[in-house]
Amino acid sequence: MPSATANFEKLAREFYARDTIDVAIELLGKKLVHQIDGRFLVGNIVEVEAYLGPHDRAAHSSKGRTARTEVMFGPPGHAYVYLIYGIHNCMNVVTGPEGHASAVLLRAISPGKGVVGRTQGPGLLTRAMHIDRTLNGADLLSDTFFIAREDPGTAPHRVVRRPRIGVDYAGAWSRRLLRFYIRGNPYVSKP
DNA sequence: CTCCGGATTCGT
DNA sequence: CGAATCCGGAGT
Repeated sequence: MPSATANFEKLAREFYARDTIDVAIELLGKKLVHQIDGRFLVGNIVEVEAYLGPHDRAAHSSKGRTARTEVMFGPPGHAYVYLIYGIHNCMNVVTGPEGHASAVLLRAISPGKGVVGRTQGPGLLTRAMHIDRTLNGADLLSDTFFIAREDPGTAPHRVVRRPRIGVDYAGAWSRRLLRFYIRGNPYVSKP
């Protein structure tokens, strides 16, 4: 049974400690919540990508266990936040059993409570949610940064599967259908 | 130490 | 299509 924080039904550790593709698909529709300066920012997850572990050539953990990738090798339910192109932050959720080094990249949200600005893309998502590298390694079972269940009665959605974006260097792995998004949602980055 | 390129975004 | 802008990881 999930714990409640300010009416949010926070996802439990066990949710994250499962098969990465299952977690990725089930994250669609969930609420990303960040409490900052006493105010809640909420975004509804509409697009994600799965990174399956060191054998996945597109995953950062395929470079081995380094200072940067350490969080990916840690326990599930923690945030892996890194800087890309010197400008943008990207947020992942660590999945699977500890040491599996798999994660789900959050690529887009639809804006909810308190969220201002564009959110369709991993860098735009983190900016709108005020997520940066100070949150790298943060436990998503905290009371200020977590993911929660969708509201009861939320309409069901269809899931679209596509190749991941921006990983052409990964050979055959770049063609795997590991990007998932909610069909027809206007906040998906590249429909 | 230097060098290269990136799970992106924006402006031309 | 190229610039922005910084740092991790690899090579010398």
